[in-house]
Amino acid sequence: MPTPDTPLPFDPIAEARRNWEAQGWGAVDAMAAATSITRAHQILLKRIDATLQPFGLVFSRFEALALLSFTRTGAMPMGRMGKRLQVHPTSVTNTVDRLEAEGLVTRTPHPTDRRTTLVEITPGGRTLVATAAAALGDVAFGLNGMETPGLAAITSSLRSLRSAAGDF
Amino acid sequence: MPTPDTPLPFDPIAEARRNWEAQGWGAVDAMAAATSITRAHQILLKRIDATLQPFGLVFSRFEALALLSFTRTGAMPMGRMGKRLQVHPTSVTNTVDRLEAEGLVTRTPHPTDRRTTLVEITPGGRTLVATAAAALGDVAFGLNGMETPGLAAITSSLRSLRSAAGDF
DNA sequence: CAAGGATACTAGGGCGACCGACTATCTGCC
DNA sequence: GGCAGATAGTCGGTCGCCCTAGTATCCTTG
Repeated sequence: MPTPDTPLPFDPIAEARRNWEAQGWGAVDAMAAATSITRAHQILLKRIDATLQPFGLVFSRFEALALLSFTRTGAMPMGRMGKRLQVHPTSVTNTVDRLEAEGLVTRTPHPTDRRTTLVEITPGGRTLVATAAAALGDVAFGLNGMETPGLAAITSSLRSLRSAAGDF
Repeated sequence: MPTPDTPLPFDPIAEARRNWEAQGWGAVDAMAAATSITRAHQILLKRIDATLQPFGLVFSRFEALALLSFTRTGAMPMGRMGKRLQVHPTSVTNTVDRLEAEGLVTRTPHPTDRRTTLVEITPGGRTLVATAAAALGDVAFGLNGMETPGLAAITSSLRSLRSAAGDF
């Protein structure tokens, strides 16, 4: 097995904290927080993508599909998607390319602005995203086993970071 | 500018939560937590890599270098690095390839086990990692502006997730 | 002391995200 | 009106990470 499934005999982040302090390197709390976020992201993404794999989706494509399904008309300009999903425009292009190849969305020209491209979710896309959402819900987005207070603590503790980064 | 620097007029995660609830899709708290982690990771990685860029490093390579600098001998088998950094063995190969090309580490055969390769940090690697660590400390790993309690809350709220994932 | 299985690393390929540069189009201002 | 600057999307390339598969080496077991 590639990545070990046998747990380490210690918390690697706590160990890093000790080493960091021993070296006299600063910002120990920030280091621990940043490393925790990195690792949590890695764990979650792996679980989420594994859950979505039977549907031919990955998290980023699922998010795009979900976003479209929330709109009144089922359509949205690409740039707007990028802003809402907070990813680079070229990532939107890539994501939409793949969704379109699967027949889950279509690209249509904007009626009045010839620069912008509207992305519209197809009926098949709607069906798939609902099924995939149920599957993700079943595994609690990879957070199975955590209770609501713990989940709220995560969301809450990261809100100020996102806010300070200018997200909203 | 590619990704917008003008903030959205609302918290996109709070908005997603509302939409999710309106659709009757479950696991709303987990969705919010998972999305928060994803976004936090994206913000941090961008800032950290920007800080490390003048040194020719990215976060993963910095982490590898720091890990080596913590050891008594300055050397460690590749597989051991992967376990400690919790990344795939092929990622270690890639990381070490680049560090070696920069002269920051060297590969040497293990004295008794001919399968394993020891990675050893060079004097130049030691100097660089110390400088880079100082730079990261200055910007608090991209978490500048957050106080210790907030940082501790992040680390603490993610610990059970990591533990449940079998990290330690 | 030979399998047979475990372990260590690497090669090749795929994916997502980013950046810089480019084209097309719109908009504001003189 | 016409031109400069802003905006929308895409193309090509880079990077990090993962997976599968493959080779080399060790170790256990009969």
